[in-house]
Amino acid sequence: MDKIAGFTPTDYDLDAQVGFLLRRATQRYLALFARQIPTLTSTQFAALAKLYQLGPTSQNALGRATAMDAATIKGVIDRLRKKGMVASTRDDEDQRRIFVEITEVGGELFERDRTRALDISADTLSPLSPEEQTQFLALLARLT
Amino acid sequence: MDKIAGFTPTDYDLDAQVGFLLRRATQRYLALFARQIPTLTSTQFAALAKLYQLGPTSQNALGRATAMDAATIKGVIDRLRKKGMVASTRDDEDQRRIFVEITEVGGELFERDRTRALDISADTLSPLSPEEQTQFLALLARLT
DNA sequence: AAGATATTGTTAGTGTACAAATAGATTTTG
DNA sequence: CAAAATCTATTTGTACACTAACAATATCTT
Repeated sequence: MDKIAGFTPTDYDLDAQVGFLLRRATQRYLALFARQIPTLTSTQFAALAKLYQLGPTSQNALGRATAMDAATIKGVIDRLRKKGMVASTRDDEDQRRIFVEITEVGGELFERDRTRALDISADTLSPLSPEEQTQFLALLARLT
Repeated sequence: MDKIAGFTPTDYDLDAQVGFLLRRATQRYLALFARQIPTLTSTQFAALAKLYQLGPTSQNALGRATAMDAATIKGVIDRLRKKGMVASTRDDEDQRRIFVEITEVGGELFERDRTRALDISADTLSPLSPEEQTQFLALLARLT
C-alpha cells in the first residue's frame, strides 16, 4: 500500500467502527449526566437505583445487578458511603458478606433525581425520532 | 411509595436506560478486543490507526481525531511510545507542538492486526442480522 | 471429619476519561 | 507594537473498569 502525500489509504475506517461509536456515544451521555446530576456519577446513581429497588443486598450481588465486578463495586460503594448515601453492615449468617443498604438521605436523593435521570436518557436519545429510539434500544440491548 | 417486602416499585428501570446499555455493550466490546488483540488496548489501536492514516500529526490534533481530550491522548501516546509503536518530536516551527508519528514496528503491527480489528467489530455486532447491523450503526452514529 | 472447591470481599497494578490549574508559544486585535 | 485571547501540552486529582493474587469463610464431597 503506497503512501500518498502523508495519507495512507486503508480499509480500516476508525470512525465507522462500533467500538469507536460506542465510546463517543458514552462520552456524550456522561457529559449530559454530569451536567444534570453533578452530585453523583452515573455509576453511583445506578448502584443507588438498584439498591432502592432491591433493598439491602450483599456488595457483590449488587455488583452483578449493576454489571460491575467485585473490585469496581467496592470503589463505588466506598464513595457512596463517604457521601452518606448507603450504609454497610456485616451479615451475621455469612461472615464473608457485607450487606449494603440505602440510607434515608440516599433514598431522598434518588427520589428527587429519578425524574432528572430519565430526562438524561431522553436527552441522550433525542437526536432520534420516537420510533428510531425504540428500535435503537431494542438493538442495543441485544449487544450485551 | 410503599415498600413491599424489601422491594420498592419505581418507574426507574436501570436495565432499560441507554447509559446502562451503552456501558454493557462497551464492556462486551472491550472484552472481545482484549481477547483478540492483547498487545494493545482499543484506544491505543485507535490512535495507531489514525496515525497510520494521517501521517505525522500534532498530539492534540490526534486527540481530536480520535475523540480524546489532551490529558487522555497524552497518556495513550506515552504508553505507545514506551512500546516503540510511535515516536514524538518537537515541531521547529511551533514550539508548543509535538509531532507524533508511527514507527516501522507500529506500522507493521497495525497492518498485521487491521483485519483482526475488523473481525472484532464484526463479532461485536454478530448478534444482529446484517440489515440490523447497518441500521444500528446508522442510529448509533447519530448519538454523538 | 477432612480435604477440596467455591464464594465474598480486599488490595495492587494498569489504563482510560475528564476537569481544572499551570505554563509557554503563537495569533489576534485594539 | 503591546495587550488580550487562543492554542498546545503538562500535571494533579477523581472516578470508573478490569485482571490477578490473596485471605477468610462457607459448602460440597468422599
